[in-house]
Amino acid sequence: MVARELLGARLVRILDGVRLAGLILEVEAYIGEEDLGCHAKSGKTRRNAAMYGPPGHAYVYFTYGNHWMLNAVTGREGFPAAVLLRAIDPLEGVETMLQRRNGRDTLGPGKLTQALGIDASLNEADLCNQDSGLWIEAGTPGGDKDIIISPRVGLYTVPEPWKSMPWRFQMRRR
DNA sequence: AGCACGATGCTCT
DNA sequence: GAGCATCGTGCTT
Repeated sequence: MVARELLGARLVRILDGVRLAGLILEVEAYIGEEDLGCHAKSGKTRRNAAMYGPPGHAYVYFTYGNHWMLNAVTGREGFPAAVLLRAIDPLEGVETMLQRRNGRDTLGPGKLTQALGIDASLNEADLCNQDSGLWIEAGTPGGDKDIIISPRVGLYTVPEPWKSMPWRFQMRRR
């Protein structure tokens, strides 16, 4: 599954000419209109349109009045599927990220977007192209043994079996 | 046009 | 550990 491969990869962001990067530690998979936890559950809308686009691009959306979420689109064009990036371990530009986070950590989907300065302007950005200012580089292949698998977080009103699908993947921090 | 609520984070107890 | 901030989106009238 693509989600696992993203664990250990390096998320890179150029913000105001400064290179920021973090090791991807935690992700969640959202797959198709069948998946009632997925934003595409009721078809294509203006918000989730990016998920229907070509894979390798970003799907960025806003929630809870003040948080941006970053996803990597993984499904073939026309099939809505994405991986939510939930946590990173700062590697480059650590000071800048700390400052943007007010000294707090980057372990959380809304936290990492704040640290990296990610918002709607990066929706549909090409994550395989550095020109976008946001991309993903291959990381060190992590051993499968250190990966924690569990149900996705925050799906309070989502019916089973989707609510309990073990599509959350975490890597132990070094 | 109105309304309920969310793939969360922060603060205070 | 519980409560609230805060607003865009999608669904209902």
